[in-house]
Amino acid sequence: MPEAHYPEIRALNLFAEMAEANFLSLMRGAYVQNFPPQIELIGEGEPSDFLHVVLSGSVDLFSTWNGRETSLATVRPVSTFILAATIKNAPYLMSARTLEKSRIVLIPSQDVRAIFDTDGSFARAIVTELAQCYRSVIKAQKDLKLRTSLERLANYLLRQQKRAGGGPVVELDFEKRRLASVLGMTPENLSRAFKGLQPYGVTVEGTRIVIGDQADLERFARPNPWIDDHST
Amino acid sequence: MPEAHYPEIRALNLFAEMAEANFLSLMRGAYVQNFPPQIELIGEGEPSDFLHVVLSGSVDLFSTWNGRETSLATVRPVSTFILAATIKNAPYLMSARTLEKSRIVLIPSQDVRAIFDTDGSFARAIVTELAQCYRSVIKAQKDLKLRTSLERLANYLLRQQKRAGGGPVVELDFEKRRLASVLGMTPENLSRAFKGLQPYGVTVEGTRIVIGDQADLERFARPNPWIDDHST
DNA sequence: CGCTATGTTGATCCATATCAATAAGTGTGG
DNA sequence: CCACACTTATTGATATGGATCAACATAGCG
Repeated sequence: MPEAHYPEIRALNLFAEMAEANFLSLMRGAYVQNFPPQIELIGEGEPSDFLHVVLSGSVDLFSTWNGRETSLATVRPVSTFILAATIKNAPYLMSARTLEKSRIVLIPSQDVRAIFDTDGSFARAIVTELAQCYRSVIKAQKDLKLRTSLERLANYLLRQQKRAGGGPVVELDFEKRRLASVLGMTPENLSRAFKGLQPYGVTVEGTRIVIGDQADLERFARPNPWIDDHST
Repeated sequence: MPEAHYPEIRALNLFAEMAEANFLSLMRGAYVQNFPPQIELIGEGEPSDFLHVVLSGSVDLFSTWNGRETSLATVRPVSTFILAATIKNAPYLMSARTLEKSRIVLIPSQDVRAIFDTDGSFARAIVTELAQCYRSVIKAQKDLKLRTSLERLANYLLRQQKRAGGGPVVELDFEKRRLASVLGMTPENLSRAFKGLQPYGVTVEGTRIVIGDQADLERFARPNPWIDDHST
C-alpha cells in the first residue's frame, strides 16, 4: 500500500496507540482499492478475509432473508467495519456494498489477529472500538423496539441536526429509500412520515429538510441520551 | 468474596487466561450478593460502577422510553453483563432486574479497567467476549427487521429446541409475557402467534411446547445460520 | 381457599405494508 | 443540450399485522 495513506489510517483510534513496528507490519500486507458505486464488497456468510477501512466514499451494511432486505448501518470515512468478524475469525453477518465511488483499505484478517495476539495496546484499542459498536447497536435496538416509525424519523432528524451543527436545515446524506430501510420502514411509509411531521414544523424540499420549530419537534420526539447520543 | 466461588468465575472465558495475580486482585475487591426476585439491580443511565457476573438465577436486561418497556436480553449463569459500559466507563444503556432469586458477583468497574490496562490476555479475552456480544445483537437486529412476529416465534422455538437437545418438547424458560417482550410483541399477540403455528404442528400446553413436525415448522420458519446460530 | 398476576380470547383500531399509478429526478448517448 | 430511459419519490387505495381495550379463565401463591 502507498505510504501516503499511512497517516490517516494511523490517526484512527484503532491504530493510533499500537507499536510502530506492528503498524507497519499491518500496512505491508494491506491493499488500497478504488471501487465504483454499487459494488458488493462482501457477502453475508463469507469468511472474513479482510478488515476494511473506508478512506473515502461510503459503504452500506445490509442483510437479506427470505427475499427481504434491510440496511443495518452506513459506514463513512474514516472508519473500519466488520471488526468483530475479523477478530472472531467468523463469517460476516452482514453484506457490504459501496454507495458511491469509494476508496477502501483491505487488511488481511489473519494479520490483524496475529498482531492482536501480541500487541496489548492494539488489543485494548480494539476493545474500545468494539464496545463503542456494541453500544451503538443496542441503541439502534431500543430505537426499533420502543418507538414508532414516526418517532424514529423525528429523532433521526434531530440527531442529524445536531451533527450538522444545530441549524434548522438538515441535508439528508443518503437517498430516502435507504433512509427508510435504515429506519426500518418502507419508502412509501417514509414519505408519509415526513408529512406526519409537518404539524411539528418539519418541511421537506427534496433532500433538504427544514426543522422550523426545534422545540416543538423535540416535544414530539422526546429524544433520549441513552438512545440518541452517539458519543456516549 | 468467599474463595469457594473463585473456580466457577475463573472458568469463564473472560477470566480463564489472565494472570493469577490479576485474577486474585479482581476477586479481592468483589462482592457476592443474593438477591430476591424482581429486584432492580441497575438502572439505565446510571454510572457503571460494577461488572456483574450471574452465578445462579437469571437477570432481565430491559429498557424503557416514554412509558413503554422492552426486554433486550436475559442473562443466565454463568455469564457477565454490562461489560461494554464497564470498559468504556460510560452509563448503562439498559436496566437490569432479577427474574428469580439470584446470586450475583459485583466486581468494581475501576478494578476491571485497571487490570484491562495492564493485562494483555485479559484485554484479549474481553475482545472475544465483546465481539460475541456484538454479533449476538446484530443477529437480534436482523431477526427484528427482517421477520414478522410469527416468524420470530417459529425461529425462537427452533433455537430453543436445538439448545434443549433436539427433541420435540421444548420447555419455555420464562414467562410468556417476557418472551413476548423479547420477541418484540405484546402478550396477546404471542398467544395468537402460538395458535398461528398450529398448522405447522406446534401445540402448547402451558409452558410446554411440542414441535410435532420439525421439518414442517422449518419450512415455515426458514432458520438461517447468520441469524439463528448462537455459536458463530 | 381466595387473591392477584398471568394467560387467553374476542372485538376493534391503528400503524405499516402492499399494490398501483403518477410524478420527479438523474444519467446517458445522440 | 436535449430526449429518452430508468430509477427514485410521491400519492392514493387497500390489505394486513399487530396493538389496544375489555372480558374472562387460569394458575401461582400466601
